[in-house]
Amino acid sequence: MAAVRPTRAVGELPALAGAEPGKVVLRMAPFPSGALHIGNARMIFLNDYYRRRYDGKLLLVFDDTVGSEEKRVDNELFGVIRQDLEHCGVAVDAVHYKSDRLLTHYAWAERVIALGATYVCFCPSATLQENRRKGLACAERTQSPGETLDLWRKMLSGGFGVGGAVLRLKTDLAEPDPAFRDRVLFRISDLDHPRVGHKWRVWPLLEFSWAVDDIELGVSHVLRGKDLVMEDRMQRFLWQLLGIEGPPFVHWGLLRVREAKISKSKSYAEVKSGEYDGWADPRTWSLASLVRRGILNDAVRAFTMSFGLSLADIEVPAETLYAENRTRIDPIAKRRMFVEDPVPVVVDDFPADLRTVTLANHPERPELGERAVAVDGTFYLPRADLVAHAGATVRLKDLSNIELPATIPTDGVAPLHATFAGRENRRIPRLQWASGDGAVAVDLLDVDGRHRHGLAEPSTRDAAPGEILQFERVGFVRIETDWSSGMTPVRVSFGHP
RNA sequence: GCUCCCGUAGUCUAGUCCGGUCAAGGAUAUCGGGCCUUCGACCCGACAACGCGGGUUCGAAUCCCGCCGGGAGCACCA
Repeated sequence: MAAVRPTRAVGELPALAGAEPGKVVLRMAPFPSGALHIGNARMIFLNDYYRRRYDGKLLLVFDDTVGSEEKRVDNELFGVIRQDLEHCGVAVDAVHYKSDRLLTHYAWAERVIALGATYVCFCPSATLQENRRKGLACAERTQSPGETLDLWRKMLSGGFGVGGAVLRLKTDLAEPDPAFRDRVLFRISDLDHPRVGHKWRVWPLLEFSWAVDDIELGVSHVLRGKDLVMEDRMQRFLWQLLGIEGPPFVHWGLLRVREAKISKSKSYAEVKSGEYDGWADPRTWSLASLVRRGILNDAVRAFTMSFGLSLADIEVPAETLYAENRTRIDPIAKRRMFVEDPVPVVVDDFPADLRTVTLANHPERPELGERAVAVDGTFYLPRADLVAHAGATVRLKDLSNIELPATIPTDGVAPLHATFAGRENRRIPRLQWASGDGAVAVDLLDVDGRHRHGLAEPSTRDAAPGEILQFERVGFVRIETDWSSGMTPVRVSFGHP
């Protein structure tokens, strides 16, 4: 019997600075413009890891400020993301929405305004950027706090149009990183927000909103990807201004899965247009799509955690994830024979006593049972195998040997004829087969979105929706959850070899 | 260009903070062998790395300096 191999022990990650059990508060901050994907898994599992380790709390804070024309909030995604998290086995202690917290942000804005640390700038964005690059001050930089406050209130009350005014923070204009010079804190947008509509016109930018919310929500440690390191600096700058000691930041590098060309905007467009089969389409590489493919959450977690908190940007082949999954599902997946691009082959003198064979569901685990397969002398065989072994003697796996005809047509479904060649188990190529008697149609959704069609043995219909099977010599597949047992074709999603 | 980050085998990663126990461990891939009526699993074995150059030291993957290489950010996005 195949022992279920213990999963590789994940080494302890570094401790969180100053973390005390029971007092750790973490937060995840997805922007609701797409389903969570394999690249987000690191954020999820790392946060969850430390939450568990320190018996802390984990908040889900939707970072749903209004975004931009290119980066829109989509109402549907709030639910999708929460479901994704559920699938990951990650429960959150509370859910917050940035879009509900604007009044708090405004209140903090007045605090920094009162400090004289800001000004309302009227430069068009191009001018602003040019001045920033040159290290030049805009005329409004000399505003008094009182003037700024008046202008700020005018912004809030609709006194300026979109792009007409922004609230900027005074940093050092000689700051070596131009990106850091006099950052914009608030801007005006009248994009329709799917949750709050036009309730707000003045929206905070990410770093200001987090400088506020990380404090207001009592976050003890900020765990985020290293693409946001500059935002750390901004948050610290603001905290220092206000005399606040904020939480420490922890980062990790970018993780890419080689085979997964993830583009949230492309996925979004394809899902919305119906080109993709929803957010669980395998081409999105969403967490839901991995579930659909029979890739266990536990495998994704182990895969993700194996990279630790490394700051290097890495690209890992999907095979590594598959290997992680394989050790988990190989012991539980029942074996079935699947024939792609089937060609009927009549074995003329097939012996009468081989009319039924009983096969084990799993080669090493008898407790998974067995199934009987009826055989009538006509077989469906994979065309690719027939072509590869034309004229040779091959073995129908678990059954008998046959001699194939010398030539195999490259298309068409006219039955071919083969001859029986004994039943002794010889070391010759083994082919999957489906008996003409009761073969069931299978629709296999591949990772690239293509549907592959073939025939499988009858028992495939007995599978439960969501069950993981191994199509021998093809790979692991998962029965689609919206498929009902017994229906044909049997609809499956390809997992990996 | 500017700012920041990173450089351990094909790909990831442990070790680097507090130099010796690291002639560098693990995973995955690859190759060979075994076993099994799967090209899957399992077992055994092999291959394979501290970016380069200086310095400090009895001793450096670990500390210092320089270089080279890679990545990310540089939005009135998140």
